Amino acid sequence: MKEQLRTLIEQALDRLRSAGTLPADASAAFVLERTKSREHGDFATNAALALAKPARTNPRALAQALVAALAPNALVEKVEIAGPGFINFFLGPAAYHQETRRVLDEGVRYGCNTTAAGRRTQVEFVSANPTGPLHIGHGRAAAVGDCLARALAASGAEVTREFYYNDAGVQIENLARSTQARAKGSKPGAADWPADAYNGDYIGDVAEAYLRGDRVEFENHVVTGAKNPDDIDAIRQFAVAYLRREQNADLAAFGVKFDVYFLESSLYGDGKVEETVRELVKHGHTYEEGGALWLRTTDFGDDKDRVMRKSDGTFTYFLPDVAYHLSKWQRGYQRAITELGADHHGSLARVKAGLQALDMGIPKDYPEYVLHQMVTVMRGGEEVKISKRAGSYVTLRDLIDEVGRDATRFFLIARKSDSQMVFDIDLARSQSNDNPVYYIQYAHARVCSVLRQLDERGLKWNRDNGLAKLARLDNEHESALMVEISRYPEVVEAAALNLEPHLIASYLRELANALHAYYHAHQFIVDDADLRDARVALAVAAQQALANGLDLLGVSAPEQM
RNA sequence: GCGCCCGUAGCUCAGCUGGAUAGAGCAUCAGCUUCCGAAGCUGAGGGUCGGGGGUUCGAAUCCCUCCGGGCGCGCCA
Repeated sequence: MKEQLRTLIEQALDRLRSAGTLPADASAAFVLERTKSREHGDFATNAALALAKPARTNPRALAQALVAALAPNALVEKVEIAGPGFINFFLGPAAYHQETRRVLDEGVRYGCNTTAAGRRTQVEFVSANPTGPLHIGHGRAAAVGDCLARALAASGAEVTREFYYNDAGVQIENLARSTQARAKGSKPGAADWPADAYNGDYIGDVAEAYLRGDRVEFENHVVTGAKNPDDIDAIRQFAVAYLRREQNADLAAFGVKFDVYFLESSLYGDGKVEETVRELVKHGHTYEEGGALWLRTTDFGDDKDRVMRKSDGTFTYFLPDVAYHLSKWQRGYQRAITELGADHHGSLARVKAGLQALDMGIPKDYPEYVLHQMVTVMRGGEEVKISKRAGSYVTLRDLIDEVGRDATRFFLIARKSDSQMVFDIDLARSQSNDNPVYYIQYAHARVCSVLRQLDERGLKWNRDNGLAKLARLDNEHESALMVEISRYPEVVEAAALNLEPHLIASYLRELANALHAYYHAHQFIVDDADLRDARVALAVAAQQALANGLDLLGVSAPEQM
């Protein structure tokens, strides 16, 4: 709908250019947007305001010329010039009838676009180390990353979801030692308890399972507890397997599936780390100092140079990170989007600097990134402190169990990811009207209910007749709902383009509101068959948009509540 | 100290690639069910968009500065 209008305007601008009203090189960066108020029509553009200067004329005059150059279009009922030179487009009912038909024709595909068509895109998110259960912050990462992936896929991208984890570093040693201490009967606080150990109760569970000889399956691996508390290698393997399995189960329960699990250790195994060092040295952005090998990241905007190989010969985390992102590029992802906590923001600048230093033609904005801010958890009116070492924190599993998958996902996705948010567990779990997810789901279920009613009354909805009789829908609520529905494709596109999945959540609330209001104002199931068919057609279109939008959020669209 | 993010109604948050009277939910108050599900609808009150400058025809939005909060700034990950 919007695209058609935009094309119309572009064509008119071309005419003005060839007529000499506009200079041939006048750039056409103008905005076409939905109006806030219907008094200003359906869409407005600032094209005349934006192009007045290069045209060396005043905006109102240019607006008039532009309007005069517009080709007649069946969808546009009226065009007005307003204020300093806005051009307001009033669409006729036919435009919305066409759109409503499109919704029913396209079904689950309604709202898809091609703005990212054919681009091999990788979204990396969560990427938690296997040293403990996932907490609410990972939940936010999972919700944001997964919704982004869905929105990008709906925009035509070929999306791969990837989870990267460290399976070999210092923290894993720490995990192994913690588990071993537990297996030997020590506990946090005891004299022989390791200083930096993980104190959570789950370590005890891992140790017990190990001593029992439990069999753990995950990602095509099978690991069996060796029972021997002195075998640190076996303990390490088992603990990683155990926690990976738990994390995967939590993510599955959250409705998130990954295509690729990438192990940091593989970067050493296949020589990628060495290759990265070699390339960096070769391109001359490194130097040795104090026995360490440094990368001159300051050449690429970092505020200080970074050590890549420590004087003891081991690598800092920074180098495998670069090697990992290099592998993304080499695996053919034209776009890589990294979703991570804002506390890791600094590492991104380094990774990007590292990629540039490789001098391999990797774009400067590779990878793109989306940051999420911290989540404060409230329970019983008090903040729940998150501390992995202390072992007291709200796990993602707790939330899914207490709050439900749908509400948890919705809450975590509904806020812009780069603002901090408060997650009030009591509020989220309340099955009341405080809870926006139910409001939206209810709107969907409500249409299902109408369809059931139709059936119970022995009335058949004639889809084609309904679409043919859309002209019968002429009240305010009906036109408002048609407008809301027609916005859906624009919202999907904006969410994918700006990497802002929360837009979908806000939109769905507005769509649900339009549906609820309509439902209350008018009876859908009326005796007049034409009117009934038409109203049900509109309701079903709304249902489809709701279902499609909820699907992008990974939230279910129930047929009844 | 430096960098990034944030500061919008009592509370939780949208709006931010500049646009027309600043929005929603909750909370408060007042209404709405002989009727397809009231997990709903309608209405009211509530704002120096943290403060101050600047750019512009136009600023919640861009720039500067100050205040207040968060997170980073290791030969830790």
